[in-house]
Amino acid sequence: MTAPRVRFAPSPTGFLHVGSARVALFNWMFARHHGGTMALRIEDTDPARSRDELVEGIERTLHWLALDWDGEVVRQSRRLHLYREAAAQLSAEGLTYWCDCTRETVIARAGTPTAGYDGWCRDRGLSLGPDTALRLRTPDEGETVVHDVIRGEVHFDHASLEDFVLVRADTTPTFLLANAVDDAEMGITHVVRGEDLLASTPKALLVRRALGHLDDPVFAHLPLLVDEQRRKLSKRRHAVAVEEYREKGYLPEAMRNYLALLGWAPSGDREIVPIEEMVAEFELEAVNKSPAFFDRQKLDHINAEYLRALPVATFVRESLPWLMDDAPWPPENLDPAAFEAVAPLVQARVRTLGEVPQMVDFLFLDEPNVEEDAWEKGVARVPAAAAVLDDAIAAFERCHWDPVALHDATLAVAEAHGLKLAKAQAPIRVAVTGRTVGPPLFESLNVLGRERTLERLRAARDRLAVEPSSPR
RNA sequence: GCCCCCAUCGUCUAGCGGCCUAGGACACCACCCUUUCAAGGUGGCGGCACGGGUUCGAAUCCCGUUGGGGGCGCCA
Repeated sequence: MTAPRVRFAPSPTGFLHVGSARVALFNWMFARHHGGTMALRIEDTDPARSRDELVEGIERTLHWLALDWDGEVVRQSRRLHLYREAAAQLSAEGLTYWCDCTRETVIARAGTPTAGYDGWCRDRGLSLGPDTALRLRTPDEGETVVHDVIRGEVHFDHASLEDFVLVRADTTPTFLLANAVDDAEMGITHVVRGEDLLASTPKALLVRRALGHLDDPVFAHLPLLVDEQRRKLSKRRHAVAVEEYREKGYLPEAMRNYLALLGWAPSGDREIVPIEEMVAEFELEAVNKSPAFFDRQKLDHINAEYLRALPVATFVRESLPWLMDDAPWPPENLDPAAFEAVAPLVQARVRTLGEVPQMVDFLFLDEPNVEEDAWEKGVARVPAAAAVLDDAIAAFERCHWDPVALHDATLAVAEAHGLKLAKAQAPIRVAVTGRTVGPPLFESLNVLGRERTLERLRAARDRLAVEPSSPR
């Protein structure tokens, strides 16, 4: 195959949709695999969508995912003259006609809002006017065949294609015109996009051929990403902005890896695979036909795997933003050295970087944020809690301050009360960290320090004196 | 209403006529490990939508049924 040229062509909506990100990824992997190029084209022919800030979000997110493109970003809003020329050519050849039907009159005639245009103005001989749109006169007979490497040959009877609009009454081109013109003009060899565009493909082909481009590109319509109800992922109903996942602490490598698994699979029983290996193996022919559910739990799992694979120093560096911005403690309380000390323990326990603060908040909060459920479960309902706390305070006042000594001291307290170590550490953990779960206790206490630990144990003891244990 | 696509465990997938007693992963359950929670280990649960063909042989090929989805805009 000669070097293929593909394009990722999103319409600007303000952010990059996970579905779009996957389309970009598949285009990118295909181009890189074959030593081809990928263009980034912004489909902003609709004036309402051609604002710069809507485009910046897309570029930023692609950069974050490390999906690079070749050449300058192509903006359809800057190429309107090309579409105007194309429309003029088609019009001059008598392949189009002007139409002044409104959406309302079309619906009124059809009796349903989704029956397609009925060709009302085909032979009315209208000319360009303030309220006229230009429509393509589609063939009445024959068919258009779309060659799709994923789906095979898809046939569309021309009789079922309505005369669609190429140029709006406000003189701006529609997607169907601009898309066909650009794919031809930019030398696109492979069109890789979502399956929702399959039905519009014969229309694009009709425009393209009418313009004199008789070499069809190869198509590949990727299966859609769907929700648990198996409906197409939508902006309205779901968290679909890639940026949102970034903010929650997902790594770009993990997101990219997960997205690649939706509709495709690397060889062997492998799922966590470096991007270079994916690129080396990727083939459009191997992409699945059926829709894929975007599964947050699986994404979480893959993200956790990537997080654990990070060198500790990298994990620390990546975690910092989550510890500094919007953290629940005063900024000046953050002690990087303290975090570094527990980082390896935290790293093995989080699925996203967004979960890091809650794992270490006890180190930086002036007083632990004691969750009520945790107090109930770990202290209030434990009959020996008061005694355990008293003994722990006594033991911690004098023992060596290191994890092993703390472990031994706590074990001695547990045994004195006939408790397992796990049971005895519960009241201590809740008193000191406010939670029933978290990093290993003795390492946590070690980093927290003797004074603060004792302070918190005494505070819990005082509270217990006022609210005695009440086992149920 | 019309056009089109799809169909392997709950989910993502492997499978491209015999290697399938259908493999892996997530989720779930149990046990082990254990300093809570994770991680890790072991095991378990669970699937070729249905009906016809074709073939010595079908998850794999063909047809139909059913089910699900997408599209039919002067959005893209």
